[in-house]
Amino acid sequence: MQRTNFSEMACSIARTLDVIGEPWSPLILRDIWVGFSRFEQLQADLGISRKVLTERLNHLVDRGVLERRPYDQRPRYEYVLTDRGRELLDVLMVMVAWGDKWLAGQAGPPVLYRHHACGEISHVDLACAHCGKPMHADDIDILPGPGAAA
Amino acid sequence: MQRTNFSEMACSIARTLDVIGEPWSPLILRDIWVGFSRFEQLQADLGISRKVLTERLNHLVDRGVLERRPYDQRPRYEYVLTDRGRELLDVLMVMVAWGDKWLAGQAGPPVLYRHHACGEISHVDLACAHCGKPMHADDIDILPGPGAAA
DNA sequence: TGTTGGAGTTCCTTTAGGGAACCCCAAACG
DNA sequence: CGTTTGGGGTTCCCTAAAGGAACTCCAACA
Repeated sequence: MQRTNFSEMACSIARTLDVIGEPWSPLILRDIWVGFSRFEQLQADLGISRKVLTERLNHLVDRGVLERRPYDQRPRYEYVLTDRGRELLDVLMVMVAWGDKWLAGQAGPPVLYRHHACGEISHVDLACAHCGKPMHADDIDILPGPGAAA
Repeated sequence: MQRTNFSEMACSIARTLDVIGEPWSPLILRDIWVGFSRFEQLQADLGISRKVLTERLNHLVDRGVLERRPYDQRPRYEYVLTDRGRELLDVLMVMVAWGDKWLAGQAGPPVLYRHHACGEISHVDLACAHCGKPMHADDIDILPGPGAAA
């Protein structure tokens, strides 16, 4: 194997990278999120090579993030997010928050999020799933878990 | 250019991928986060090619995510996270939450987070930076922002 | 019977990752 | 004062993966 296989590492970051770490994969998920669900649409919107798009879609389906399903009697297929896939969008939303803050420059963010609950233009922040208070890298201790390597 | 340049796209996901989207980059940040700061340490811990490690470190320094600084009179350097870099760890923490949930299997998560504020073993969740309520992909409308493409 | 459009394959070129060997430099050692 | 050691990289070769254009297949439709 030429490119290192991350899936065997005892690290959830590495394992997640095995799913969405290849070039284009997060952008494919973004496109499907916003409504581009068919091969031709994705190819045209992203400008990705058809060969690579095929590989990425197959990989995402294999990993259970996308489902390929027919939408016509003719051999036509669309790609839809599974539950796993929809939860992966969390990763993208945090990338958006970071990119908006540090890379958007003068022009400002390319897209805005309006939060249904409060109606405001906003962005995501990280909170503790247990107590709800802010939870960032400096707010935690890292401990070995049950699945730690030997 | 052979691999497509994501940095020019009007998309904060694509721009963030230009910074940390190459193979190994998130794992390098993880390692620096947990205390591996020197070239030899990173190379040994990750098992990454020295050539690629050099390229990645230079790229991350160029993008302002890491700072390379001497730690000795001898030509010895360590890599430390900048503010930008520390905020990128948010992305990694969300990847951990997803990987722990969907990929850890029987063995359970390789590492655990203990939240300082509440003292509990927990993980991150996404909240609205404005109102504090949960904020996931289905809880928002996406609107064009000032930096949208023409 | 021919054309169209979606959904891929195939094939070729170029680049980037893997890996081993090599290099430079400033202590520290004998 | 010549040699070893260790950190921090370069260089080089080989293979795999990205880009891109052309080609294929198939079921409607004209």
